[in-house]
Order: sequence, then structure tokens, then C-alpha cells
Amino acid sequence: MNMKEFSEVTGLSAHTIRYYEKIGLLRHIERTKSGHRTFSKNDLVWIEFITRLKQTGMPLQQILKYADLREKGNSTAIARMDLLKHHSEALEEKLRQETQHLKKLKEKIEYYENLILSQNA
Amino acid sequence: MNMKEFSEVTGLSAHTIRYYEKIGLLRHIERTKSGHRTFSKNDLVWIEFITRLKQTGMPLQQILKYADLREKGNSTAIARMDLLKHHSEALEEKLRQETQHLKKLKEKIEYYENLILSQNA
DNA sequence: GCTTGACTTAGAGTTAACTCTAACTTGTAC
DNA sequence: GTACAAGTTAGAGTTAACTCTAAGTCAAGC
Repeated sequence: MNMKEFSEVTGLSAHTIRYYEKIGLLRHIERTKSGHRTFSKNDLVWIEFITRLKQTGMPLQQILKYADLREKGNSTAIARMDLLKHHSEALEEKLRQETQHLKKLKEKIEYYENLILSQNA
Repeated sequence: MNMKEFSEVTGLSAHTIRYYEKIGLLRHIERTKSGHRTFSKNDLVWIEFITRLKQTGMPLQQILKYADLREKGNSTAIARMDLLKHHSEALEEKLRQETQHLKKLKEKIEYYENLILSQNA
């Protein structure tokens, strides 16, 4: 898969993909003999995982730590699992808070609805 | 309420509070004759609302739009309600996605748990 | 073989949201 | 009345995560 295609399927710009490689989120990307990147199915799976972590609010620095552990092989399985466990707990807490915020927002919307009804009465 | 107290109850630094005033998120903050800010109960309610919007991912620019509408009085009630409705819909969608992400994360954690069990067997 | 679009790099620029600094003034506890 | 903590301003600096630029090389269709 060339850069264009990879960019399209991941939804990330070529700039962003190169940036991710530069900071070490993507590693060992194959190259053609002329120097162009060639992305594999594995690269795709990995970047989708990165995207998932990112979309749940994990900063790239911490994703990088996961990438470092992954690089070191099987012996780091427990450390990686711990990292994911912490993150999923934080995410659960965030979900609880956001749910609470949503409820309050809806109450405020309802307040506006009543206000507007009474203005038109 | 002076700056120190307001900072403590809101959990925001004095720097951040002044910054919020500078960009127009906080307006008409009273001053003592010597120039020190004095925050009211109203200011507190308003900043808690700002914080809620912020914590659900609304950028300050958009919160500022809400503040502008609020400034203009009752005639903007519908516009403000619309803004909140859009945001609460976006938030609902975000919650759905995060819930999905959480599920996948937990699956991955379970995968690690099994892996580690089999390594120790 | 030439055009046009895609690719490469190093490094500069941008944006949001703070965060800090310097230089100074005010308030409060002894 | 003197420390010292807390307040003020304008403006500079920081951080994360891109995003773009310049200057060039490569690939594919005609």
C-alpha cells in the first residue's frame, strides 16, 4: 500500500503519517528501492489501534510508551496490559463524567424550551 | 470572593482565570477600588458551566460564541438552545464511540490476560 | 520523452489553551 | 510600620499535535 492509499484508509494526512513515523509511533515501515514507503496490513492494524487510543484521549507520549513496550517483545506483555487497564479505567471514569455532563446539558436545554414557550405565550 | 478563593473553588489557576477574562469568557467582573477582582456567585455558576462545556470537548472559541449570545439577552435564547442541542448531540455520538472503544480495549486486555496465563503454564 | 501527480526530506509555521515572567502595587498580621 | 502574601498588567514562552513549505526525485499515462 502506498502513501496515498494508506492515507485514505486511515483518514490521516500523509503529513501526519510521516510525523507519526518521525516521533516513533510507526516503525520499520518498508521502503521501495527508490525510498517510497510501503505500508502493510500490520501497519494498518497498528495505526487503527493508535487511533483508538488517541480518540479515547490518550496523549501520543503515552501511546509511544506502549509502542516502546511492544518493540521489546513478549516479556513486556504484563506492562502493556497494565497500561491498557489503567487507560480503560480512566476512560470509564471519563464516560461517567461525560454522561453526567450530558444530563445537565439536557436539563439546560429543557429550561430553554420552557423559556421560549413562555416567551411566545 | 477574591482571586485566591475563586481559584480554589473553581480549580482553575489565577493565570487561567485572567486569561478567560482576557479572551472574553468572563465579563463585567467587579473590582475593588484598588483594582483587585471580586467574583460573585453568578461568576461562579457561569464558570462552572464553562467548565462543563470544556470537559465535554467544546473548544473555547465556541463557548465564546455562547457567551456572546448570552450577552445580547433574551432574544438569543433560541440560538443558545440550538448551540447546546448541537453540542449535546455531538456529545451523545462521542459517548457512543467511546463506549465502543472501551469495549475493544477490554477485549484486548482479555487477550493479554489469556496470553499471560498461557506463558505461565 | 514529457507532463502531471505522488513521493521524499529537513525544518519552519500554526493553533489552542494555557503558563510564566517581570515589575510593580495592595492587603494583612504582627 | 514592616514583612510578606496576594494582587495587578503586558507580553513572552510553552506544549501538543499537527500542518505546511521548499526543493527536489519518482511513477504512470500518453
